[in-house]
Amino acid sequence: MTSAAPRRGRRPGAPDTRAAILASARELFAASGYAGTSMRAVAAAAGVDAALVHHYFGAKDDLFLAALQVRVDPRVAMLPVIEGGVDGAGERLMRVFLSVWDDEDSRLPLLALFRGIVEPNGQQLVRDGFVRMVLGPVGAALDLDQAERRMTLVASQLVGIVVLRYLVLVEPLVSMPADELVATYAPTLQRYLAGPLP
Amino acid sequence: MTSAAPRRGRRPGAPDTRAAILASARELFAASGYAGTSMRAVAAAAGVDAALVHHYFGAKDDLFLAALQVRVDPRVAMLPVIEGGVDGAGERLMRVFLSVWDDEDSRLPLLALFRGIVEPNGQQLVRDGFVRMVLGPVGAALDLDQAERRMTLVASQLVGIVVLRYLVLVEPLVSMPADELVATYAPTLQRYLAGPLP
DNA sequence: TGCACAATTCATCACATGATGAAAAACGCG
DNA sequence: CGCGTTTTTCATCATGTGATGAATTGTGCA
Repeated sequence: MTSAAPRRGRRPGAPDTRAAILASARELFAASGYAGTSMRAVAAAAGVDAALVHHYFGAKDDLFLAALQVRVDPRVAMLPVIEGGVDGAGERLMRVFLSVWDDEDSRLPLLALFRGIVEPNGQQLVRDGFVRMVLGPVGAALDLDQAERRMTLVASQLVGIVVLRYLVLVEPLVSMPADELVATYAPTLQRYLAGPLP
Repeated sequence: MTSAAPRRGRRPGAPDTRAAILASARELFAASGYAGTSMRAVAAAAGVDAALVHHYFGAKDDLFLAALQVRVDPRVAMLPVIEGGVDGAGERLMRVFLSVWDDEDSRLPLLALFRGIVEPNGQQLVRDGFVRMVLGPVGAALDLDQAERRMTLVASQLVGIVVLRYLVLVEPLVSMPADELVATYAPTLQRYLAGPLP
């Protein structure tokens, strides 16, 4: 009988192996972070030899960057928040936030990004990146006083929700429907955006 | 001339090497998490051979557990929060929270713990531990309706502050004095504790 | 002084990881 | 069919890791 060992060389059919690898990478980076995800684990999850991952994506950093690519442009997503003016901005911001994070296509890259931020050696990415890139423009467009400070307060609430609801999966936060979350958190965000500051 | 190589064997004097190792471990675990901290790095930071770390603390898990030990008993620390009743509980909770996290002796173990939670393979620790162990009793003692839900909301705000102020070090949150933080966040906490829920 | 014991270091193992280069297999085009 | 190209795997290297056991040196007690 012929050998039962896995045959080498090109696999038949036309499987989009590159996409499969990228999907596995997204899942693993989102679940275990950069350091906690090995190239071999990604390859195994995609049912593929480890060298193939390098072949398609190069070094581990490149794969991580590729896994981070998300089709959401913050400036576009934030438009509805900005357009309505300050009134009700907290509620609209909460709605956009939830719609992005509850969509699995964007959640995985965002989780991977967040893990990259919380892990060592990635901190400057959010410190100067996240707040300034996505929340900063909102604050400026809404023409707030002390925009940076107010946006940091907003971030402090949203980041907490990310950790509990999407990262650590704490009940009852995971099961709360979007409307309830909006009703709960919109007043907080609104106060940070436009309320009095000490 | 005699050899300049470091002499082996016991070092003179009576340096508390064990404490030095533990201190280095606390710092590194707090800064880089469990997986991101190697036994060799701890040893190097303490100016000691790697085997000595094993000699004193055994396996890496044991060292991590030792680094997590903190002298703050949640039930004791939370007493002043509970005693005053619901009125002003948000402000008192915020004060206790800041006093614990602004104290370096407790911050390092807490940061290490938090990193252990956010890292993979440690999630059940906070999922059933933190909320139930430190915030749960507060909710019960304050005799709130829907205590679990309210305490999770409180946690979602506090966790966000931990990430931004103590982990990622985002300005202007790092530089804000405690009084200003209390004035800013106490109303939010108070609303989560005793305000209307949707 | 001598001796047991603790503190410290060295040498090493087994293993996982990131990475590279070459070989093999399937496909497509002429 | 034959040949080049792409896809896939194998074999391998250098490195860092956690861990262990033996060897060495200092301290304190009898």
